[in-house]
Amino acid sequence: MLSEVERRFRTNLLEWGQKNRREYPWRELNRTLYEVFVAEFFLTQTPAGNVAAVYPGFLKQFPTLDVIAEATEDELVEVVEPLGFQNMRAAALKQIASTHDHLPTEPASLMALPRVGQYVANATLCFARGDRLPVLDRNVERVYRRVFRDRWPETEADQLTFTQRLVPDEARAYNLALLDFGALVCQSEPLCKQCFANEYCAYFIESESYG
DNA sequence: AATGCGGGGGT
DNA sequence: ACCCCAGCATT
Repeated sequence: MLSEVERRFRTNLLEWGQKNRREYPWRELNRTLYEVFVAEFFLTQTPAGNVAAVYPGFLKQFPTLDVIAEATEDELVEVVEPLGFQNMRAAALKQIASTHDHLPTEPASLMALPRVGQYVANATLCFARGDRLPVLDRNVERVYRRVFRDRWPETEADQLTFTQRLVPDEARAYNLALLDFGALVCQSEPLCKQCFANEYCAYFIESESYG
């Protein structure tokens, strides 16, 4: 059961996303699970522009997991270096490729891979396959905390449950819009004047009442 | 749930 | 040099 505000937010966000979605190579249609995974794996703690710079070259040199399995860790480090965290990332990718022919499609199985947590697992499956999973990073958390304030739970498990209810069948469009909205509008310094939610967002209403 | 970690980015 | 930080790992 969604509240009135929850339904409005979801609808408004989807509409906003249609016009404001950012284009990235890893968001192109028909990307494989592996291709989306590589992007999300790189995007943690790394600006999208940096990832965009190395992404095509990486996929060209390492088009599949078994190519990674055949490569040396140094070769991986070399390509991934501009992103930072190159040693950790190369080691994790090498370990994943040496134990898997293909990536699992269950969130828990993905999370069992080294350096793969809740965010990367859910984002990968949602964006590659449209799975109806909650995608929750710090930006998204900030958005929800502002809009829903009191109803936004404290513990991570409850936050995932809360978010899960809001994700519609168009999960991919919704979660992509959510990430872009957090990056473009509901930033640390939010642009409330241009925000579609400023009639019901708890944060904006409070800021208004304090003038 | 709390803490630690490796390391990028900004000041 | 310093502090802040996101996401994952570990306890």
